Amino acid sequence: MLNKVILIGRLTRDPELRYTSQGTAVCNFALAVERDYKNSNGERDVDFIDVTVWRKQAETCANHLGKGRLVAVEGRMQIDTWKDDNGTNRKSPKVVARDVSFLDWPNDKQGNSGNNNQKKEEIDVPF
Amino acid sequence: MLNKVILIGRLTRDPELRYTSQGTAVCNFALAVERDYKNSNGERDVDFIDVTVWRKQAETCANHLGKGRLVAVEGRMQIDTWKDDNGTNRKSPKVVARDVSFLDWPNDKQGNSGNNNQKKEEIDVPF
Amino acid sequence: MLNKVILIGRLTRDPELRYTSQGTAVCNFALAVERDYKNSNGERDVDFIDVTVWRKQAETCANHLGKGRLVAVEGRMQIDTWKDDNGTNRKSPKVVARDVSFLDWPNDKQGNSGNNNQKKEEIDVPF
Amino acid sequence: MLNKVILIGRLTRDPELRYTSQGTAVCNFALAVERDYKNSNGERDVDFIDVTVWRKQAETCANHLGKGRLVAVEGRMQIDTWKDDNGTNRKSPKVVARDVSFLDWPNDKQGNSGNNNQKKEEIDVPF
DNA sequence: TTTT
DNA sequence: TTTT
Repeated sequence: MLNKVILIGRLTRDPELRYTSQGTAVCNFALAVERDYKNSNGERDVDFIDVTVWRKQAETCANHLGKGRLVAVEGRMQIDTWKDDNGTNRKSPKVVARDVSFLDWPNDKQGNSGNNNQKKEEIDVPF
Repeated sequence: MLNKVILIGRLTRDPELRYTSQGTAVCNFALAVERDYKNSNGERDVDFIDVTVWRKQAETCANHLGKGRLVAVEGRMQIDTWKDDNGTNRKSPKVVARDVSFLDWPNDKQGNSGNNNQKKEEIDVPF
Repeated sequence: MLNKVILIGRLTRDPELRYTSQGTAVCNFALAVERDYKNSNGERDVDFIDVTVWRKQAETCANHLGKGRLVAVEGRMQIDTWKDDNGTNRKSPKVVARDVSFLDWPNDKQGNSGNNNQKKEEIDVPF
Repeated sequence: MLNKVILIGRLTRDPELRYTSQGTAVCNFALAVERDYKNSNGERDVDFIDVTVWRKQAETCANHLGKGRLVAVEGRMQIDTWKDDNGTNRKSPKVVARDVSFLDWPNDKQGNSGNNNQKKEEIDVPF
């Protein structure tokens, strides 16, 4: 009924852009997310989390992001499961993003990966 | 730098309580989280997500929750990775919970799984 | 760059539905959100938070919600400010909802307030 | 039952540190949070939101943050209400922070405002 | 102004 | 497989 994930981290590599057979854009990248607290070795553990972005935002991410960039991702947690060739159950966890915000961008380019026009009606509403 | 997950769903089975060799309580259960939107077959897809709760909250969950109960979980996404006997990389995703709220509880028992005393100082602060 | 609010609480009264002069539906209600921890009097403090929902979801909320109902709201925090007749600055805080989920609904009606069709393309994507 | 706010924004001024009569540290600052989408004038609206941090994190914020710094805040929405001298009801909304992460910090100082030792037990747990 |  |  609610499945919400918010991550802030850095891209571990350049994003990959692909298209489905129906022509829908999909962008994949992985985020390195440092834990807030140091472990018993005095180091910060890091979670590496795969992220998938669809459609227009996929193209925006592919065009503007690169390895090492700092982003905030809002989305939902999804765990794809399948049986591999050995017949063992495998899990492929990822975050399917609804919004990606660029956090270390020069000021005049600042923004998110969304369509600037799609929420226009809401903004105009005087109520 | 931020890794935040919020889930609302129902337990797929009774929670399991274990203790580490140091005596720390740990409770595991899985949540069924329905998607908001129906798929092309007119059904709601369901995400099944493993949840781990530590210490005092682990015991509270084990004592009060059961299969089918509705809860809200706040925590972080963690993906444990290891090589299995075939030498293939395996992933074990879960949510490590910081708070669990019971949502379908009779009124006089309502609350979360935390220690009711631990935040007392904050509440008393007159500022 | 990110402004995200997630509330779970009960409606303090029936929702009110209005329309802007352009015909856009807007629904207002207030939520009672109990704190997880008891205060020094042994009671749970309650936050009362106004919520605004726009468009199609506004009508769904108005049609299906009522006083006392349990919902989850995802949205953003907005603080409208203005000068009143005495010339003093006044603040009107609220949550502008992006999604409202009904949590205490009979199972066959379960769901959220959104348009079940609008995300169809994403669901069909085979990637 | 759940009241969760996550903000990413920049401090509009230097943080202020105070102490309650019991000696508890409390730090106040305001965040400017840009909306993702431009309004009908082609500008990005900005939400200005007051933030309060308590105890050890208050001192860390006061010591390390300043006007213009980029932070992520996780906390809860709180609306204090009172009657002013004219007898009118006034509202004072803010976010009471549970965690503050510094996002534009040189690498060797990176981290959050929390106590690095307080979660040590969890990290050591071998389970 | 406030919900179970 | 991993970022600063």
